[in-house]
Amino acid sequence: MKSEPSTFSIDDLAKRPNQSEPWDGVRNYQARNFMRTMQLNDLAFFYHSSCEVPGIAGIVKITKTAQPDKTQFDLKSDYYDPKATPENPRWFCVEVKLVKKFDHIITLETLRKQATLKDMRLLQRGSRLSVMPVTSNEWSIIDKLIK
DNA sequence: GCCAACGTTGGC
DNA sequence: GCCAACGTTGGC
Repeated sequence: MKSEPSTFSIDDLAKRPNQSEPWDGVRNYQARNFMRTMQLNDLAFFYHSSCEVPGIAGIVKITKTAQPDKTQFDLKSDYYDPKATPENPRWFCVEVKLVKKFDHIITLETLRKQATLKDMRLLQRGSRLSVMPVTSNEWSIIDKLIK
């Protein structure tokens, strides 16, 4: 799950009550669909994008499954969607809770150096989905990179 | 700031 | 349903 740290970083998550936060603002159908497949207690990597050192900053857990994203109904929100109604919501979000903040970012550069990760979706050319799946094999490879 | 790679929109 | 124009993402 990607976030721009200037908007919402892993440190911001750490400061939230219960270290939990709804992952709102996703406005891409594919990313939304992936979120809807997430189940309670699923784990995800928290990825920092569009920043000085892009990479994985830590691990989060899904503490609420997908429910309507409130920001789509909020006129004042950047994520407001005039085509969405409470009766017929268009966008959904899960709630995530911080599990672990890494001592060091696992950088995009490091990920790219792993030959075993070359097929990982995140690393594919033109890949820019903000929510995307990680295989269990990829997960264990990345898990071993944590220091 | 640049730009490749997408995704979305809207006229036809 | 096609596709040009436009907007967005995100690494560099």
